[in-house]
Amino acid sequence: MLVSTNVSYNIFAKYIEQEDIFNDKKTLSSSFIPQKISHRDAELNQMGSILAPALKGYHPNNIFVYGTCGTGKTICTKFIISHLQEIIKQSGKSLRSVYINCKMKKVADTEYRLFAQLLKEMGECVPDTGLPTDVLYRRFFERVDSKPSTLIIILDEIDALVKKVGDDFLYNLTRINQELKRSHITIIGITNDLSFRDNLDLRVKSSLSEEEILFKPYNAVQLRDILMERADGGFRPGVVSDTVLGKCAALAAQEHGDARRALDLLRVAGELAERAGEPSIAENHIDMAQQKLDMDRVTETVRGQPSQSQAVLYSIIKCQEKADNQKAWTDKRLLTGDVFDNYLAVCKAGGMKPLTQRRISDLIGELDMLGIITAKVISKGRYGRTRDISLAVKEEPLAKIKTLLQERFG
DNA sequence: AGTCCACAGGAAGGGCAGGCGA
DNA sequence: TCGCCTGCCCTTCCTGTGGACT
Repeated sequence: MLVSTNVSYNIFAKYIEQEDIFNDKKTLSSSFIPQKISHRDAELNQMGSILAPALKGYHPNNIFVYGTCGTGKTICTKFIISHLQEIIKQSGKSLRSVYINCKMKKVADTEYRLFAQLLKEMGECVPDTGLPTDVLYRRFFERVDSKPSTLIIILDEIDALVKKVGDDFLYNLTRINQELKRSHITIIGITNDLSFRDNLDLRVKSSLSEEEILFKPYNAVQLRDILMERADGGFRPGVVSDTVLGKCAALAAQEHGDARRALDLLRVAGELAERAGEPSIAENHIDMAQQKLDMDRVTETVRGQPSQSQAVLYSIIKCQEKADNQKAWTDKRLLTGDVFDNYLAVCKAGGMKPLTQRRISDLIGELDMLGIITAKVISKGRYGRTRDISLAVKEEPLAKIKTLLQERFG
């Protein structure tokens, strides 16, 4: 007992004595909403002007917000809604808002779950399955119309939901709006897909009557400004140098001006510096943070996959190794057939019941969507049409994934 | 120009688990 | 308890595809 106390003391002693380099860590989180949002004045003004009719109790138009990852779409939307709510509250009127991330599995990836989630966010108790969808529609309608107000529904990653369940729910939401007597609904759809609107049904497009706002990627200078503001609140003075901020900004600017990535880099670099007992962040901490972020993203994604997907990925890794080692293998391309044959062997060795080739084809597509592999449809002439498959992860995360999968199937 | 291959990918439906209401 | 509803994962069946080969 005494020994264990001594060990605990030895382990944690240096951390107790060590000076904290963070001031307020949540400031460095990408979900933190700051008092001021830099380099997005035009977009905020545009959004504000579209939503302004809500101040007088009128129905604002629906909005579609476009832009690549980390361009500030979500944060600006939340920022403007919270300000609008504050002003409306002062005037004694009511404005409700619901934020839903449609990409979250088991949250809003089906029409049923979307309406269940909307009702839950509005304080209703709804089971995860079991009720007919039209019952949910009716409950939602009654809830919205229970008191005179404006309801703003923010659907983040709306393209993911439309891709999965179609655009009927958008049409239904606009139809509900026409039947409401005391309230109205405004939809704000946020998407990375610039061609999202083009793929909507004509009937949906005309019923939406929406306005569009485009968020352009940040450049390195703008990212540096954003990081500087966040670092001011997030770290103690003297912890972050201009060089470090510049490097973070430059790396994130290479990744399509992704502010989320820039913040993650800075935060993780801070954590690594703190763990190493350093009083400030050095450039090598940024490099290490970049590696760690890549590694964590990939391994966590793989870990979260169902076992059949993992088996397919393991088969791809094995096939790739075989292709790399065999000199006689002149065409080093991995095809769906090769992967499926290897997958059958993996299943046999692991005592798993194999799925059909049709299903494996879908799983390969899903792994491609996750960015773990790339699978391009090619035609080999009279030798058929197939997919050219290759691994899309770097060496270090790949080694970690391989170890992980070997423990499971090896 | 027609044939052929090895799939891709859409559609339909089966089986299962789970919730609700009578 | 039972019937009805849902989502999810999967199979089966089918048509379509694009470029090498004949």
